[in-house]
This record gives sequence, C-alpha cells and structure tokens, in this order.
Amino acid sequence: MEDHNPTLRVIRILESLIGQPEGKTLTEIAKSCEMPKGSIFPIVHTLADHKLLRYDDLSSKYSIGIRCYEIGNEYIMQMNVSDQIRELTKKIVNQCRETAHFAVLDGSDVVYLMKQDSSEAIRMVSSIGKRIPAYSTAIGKALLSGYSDEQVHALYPEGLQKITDKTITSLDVLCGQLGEIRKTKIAYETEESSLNITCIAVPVEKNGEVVAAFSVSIPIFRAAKEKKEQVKAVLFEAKEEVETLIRTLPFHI
Amino acid sequence: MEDHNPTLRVIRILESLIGQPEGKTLTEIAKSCEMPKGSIFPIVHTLADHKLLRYDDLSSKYSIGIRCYEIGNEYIMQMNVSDQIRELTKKIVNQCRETAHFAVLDGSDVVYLMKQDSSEAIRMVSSIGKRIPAYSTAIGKALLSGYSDEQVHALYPEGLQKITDKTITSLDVLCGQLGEIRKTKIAYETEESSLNITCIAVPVEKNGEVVAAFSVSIPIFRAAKEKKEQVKAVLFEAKEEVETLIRTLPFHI
DNA sequence: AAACATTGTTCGTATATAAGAACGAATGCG
DNA sequence: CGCATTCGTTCTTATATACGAACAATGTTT
Repeated sequence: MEDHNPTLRVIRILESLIGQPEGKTLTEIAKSCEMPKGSIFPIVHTLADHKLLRYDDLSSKYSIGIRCYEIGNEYIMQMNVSDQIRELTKKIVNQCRETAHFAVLDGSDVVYLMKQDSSEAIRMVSSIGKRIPAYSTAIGKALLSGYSDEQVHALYPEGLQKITDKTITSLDVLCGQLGEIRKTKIAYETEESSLNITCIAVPVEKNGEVVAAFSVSIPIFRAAKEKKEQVKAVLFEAKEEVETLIRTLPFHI
Repeated sequence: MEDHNPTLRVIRILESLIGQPEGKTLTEIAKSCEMPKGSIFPIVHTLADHKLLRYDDLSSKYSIGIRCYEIGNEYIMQMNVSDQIRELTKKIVNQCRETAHFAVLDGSDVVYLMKQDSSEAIRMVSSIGKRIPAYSTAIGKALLSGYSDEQVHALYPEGLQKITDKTITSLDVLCGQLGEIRKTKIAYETEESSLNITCIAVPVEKNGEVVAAFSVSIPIFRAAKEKKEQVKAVLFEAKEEVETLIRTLPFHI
C-alpha cells in the first residue's frame, strides 16, 4: 500500500465489507484492502468502538455496524420528500400488484433507494441499496435518457457487458432506445438483467433534468399487453405526482 | 483537538452530519467537530471523492452521500431475514391499519430498522434509522425488558429526561413497568414520546434473550379498547412468526 | 501431544499527516 | 465602491501514524 491517506483506508475497509453478510476477519480485510493488518488494526478498532463495524466473537469476523445504518439513512432523510415518495411507490404496487422501485443514477450505476414488494406469490429478489449497471434495466435506461449519447458512450468506455442472453451489448442500440425514451418518457426491458422478468420505467424530471426514476418489474408470464398498458398509466401518474412534489423543493442526488 | 486518531476524525465528521438535512460547510463541520478546517479539508475531500459525502455547489455545504446509504444498507442485508421481517411489518400494518415499526436496542436508544406507514390519513412522522431514548416508547420498553433493573439503572446514570408531559421520569416506575412486560410480553405507552400517540409493542426473543421488538403506533382518538386488543393479538402473532424465523438462523444486532 | 494455522496484538522507526495562520476568491452589506 | 464576512485552499514543521516483522493466544490438524 503506497497511498497513506488514512481517510481512504477507512473507506476501503468499509467498502470491502459490502456484499459480505458473513463479514471478514481482520486478516481478511487486510488482504482484500492490500494493507498490513498491523496498520488497519487501530482503524478497525476505532470503527468497532463506534459501532460502524460490528465484531462477532464466535466467528471473529467484522461486518458493517448499526451506526453505518443510521448514517446511511440520513441520506434518504435529506430528501425531505422521502416519506411521500415511499407512499407513491407503495401506491404503484397497490395499483399494479407488482414490485416497484424508486432509484437514482450514480455514475453508470443504478442505486435503488426504495423498493416495495408486491403481495403476489412470486417476488423479485432485488434489494434496496444495491447497485447495478444502468444499461441493463428499464429503470436504468430511464435514468440514462437524461444523458446525451456522447455522455453515455463516455460512461461505458469498456462497452457493455452481457448479464443475460438478452442484455444489450451495443452502445448504438442502447442510444437508439434512449432516443425513444426521451420522446415517449417510458422505458422498457425484457429479461436483460434477470431472466423471466420484464420491467417498465419512467424518468422523473426536475427543470427538464432526469433526477430519478420509478419502475415496475413483472414476471413475463404475467406481463400481458393490457397489464403493461395499465402499469404504464400508473407510472405516468406517479411521475406527474412526484414531479409536482419536487418542483418547488430542493431535490438532489 | 488533542486526539489525533484519523479514523475518529472521519467518524466525527460523518456523525456531525446526522440530523442535518441542509448539510454543513467545511467551516461549520470544523467548528462542530472542534478540528481545524485545514486539517479536515483533505478528509472531507476524500470522503466527497468517494461519495460518502455530497457537496452542493449552490449552498457550498456538505451532507451525507449516496455511498453511505449503500454501506448502511449492508447492515440490514446482513440480517438474512430482512425481507421476511419487512413482510411481517407490512402484514401488521395491513391488519391493524396503523403504522408499525421493527427496532433494536443500541445502548440506551432505540434504533428503528423498519417502518411501514398505515394508509390511514394521519400518519406518524417517525423515520427509519432514527434513534430515540428507549424509556419513552413502548417499543423501547419492550427492548429494555430484556435487561435487569440494575442494567437499566446503569444505562441512565443521568436519570430520565422529560420529552412530553407524560414521559416517565422515574427509574423505579420504569422498572416496575418492565417487570410487567417481562411477565406479559407486551408493552404500552401513551403520549410519553409524542403527543396524541399511543403505542403497543412486543419483544422479539431468541434463546430467551430480547433481540428486537415490533410496535404499532396509534393516534389516541383511534385507540379504542377493542382496537388495542386487536393490535395486541396481531403483535403476538408477529412475535411468534419472527421468533420461529430466527430460531435457527443467525440473528445479530 | 505436537505441529500447524488461525486469530489478534505489540513495537521501533521511516514517513506521512495535523495544526493554525495566512491566502485568495466570492459573496453580502453599508 | 470598498469593507467585512463568508467560502475553500495552501503551506511549514512538530508530531502522530504506518510499516512489517515478531508476538501471544486459540483452535485445528496430524
């Protein structure tokens, strides 16, 4: 480790524990962060003392602590409309009987801020706080539609990776779809991010800029034409409502 | 600032931004953390670079960033039963038509992990991730019932502060109620934390230890006797279900 | 039982950070 | 228009941290 930025160390330690529900031992953290364990020892201790990390005696593993949860929730609270948006997401679910998401774009990834499951038997397995490549989902495409074709190209210098057989891998095809979305204000996706799931999404705009998006995910066997039309109508209504809501209020990503 | 622990600095900076939806300028952060702004400048920069902080050009204020949200959600994900618990919370709301919470205890405070609003007109204004003194709420008392009277006394060396006119301020009265809760496994509270709200809660136990709690909050004008009885029954059912759920699985705070 | 592989922990010194004043750049105000 | 008050930024040196090997303490394997 050549970089001696102690703040960066803290960040790398915390990030190394994302997607690790079991946690990691001090030695494992040291290895994955490429830092000597003697160096991270006091850092990990301080973090654990303040509950940003949690230490499990049995497994002797560290994982993300409750204080991170509290701090992270502050992000949502900053959107002073978070409760209303949650209600709107819930309303979408009630009307469509399918899982709905509210998400924003961070770089080239979609970050889900809210998720409401449908009460139908088959549920999506997505989770809030998760991050996935934008180009592979309807909600991501809705968000990307706020960017110009050049900006989209710049976001994916390595091109588009296949996630399922139906994932779009051509930037030109993607930009073609984004052009449509800019006009129609609705985005579609079929099995491009997970099999047997189709997704419909609308961009949420403020002052002409795309700041967020709503989506509904449907198992394809339930995605008949009239169902899709109904979902589309519900999403357009939600779009209107949330845009009215945030028109005057500050709303940031 | 005498303490030169750089990790602690990061923590203090992040924590100083909790409950500050508007954010703070670099100077304000420096003042509230009692650190020279020249010192925290590189720290804040690194945090912002990695989106743990967010900088607003217009107000030139820093606030909690999206990456904190992602990291914090990892805490919930670690409870591999989080989705089922969310469903259970939702079920409580559907059956009671009132706001339900799921929370754990951290020190002497309640930390809400999940919240589901009722669709009724008047809603609670609580928020997930928030932290409030345990003794003032039904859910807090349910959680405290896992402690002995001595432990409870130790938790509040300064005694109990008044939040509303009806807040319990005597540790002995509190411990008396906790004794009841240990026997009956149900906790009540009326306007002790917020006016016009009454609350009913059940502790969630694993191996005889209280690890979490469910609660339902009701505006007092809707809290008739038969309503309370119904809520009590729903909560007992939820308690049974979640205890079965976590019996075999690892479940930690 | 002994060797091994874990875990976390300590320590001296090279090296990077922290303090705090002083700087420049905006903005607000009289 | 200029004084005053923000904002962020830079700089030098005292001072604290990071390295990384060697440490103890468990638990696992042979």
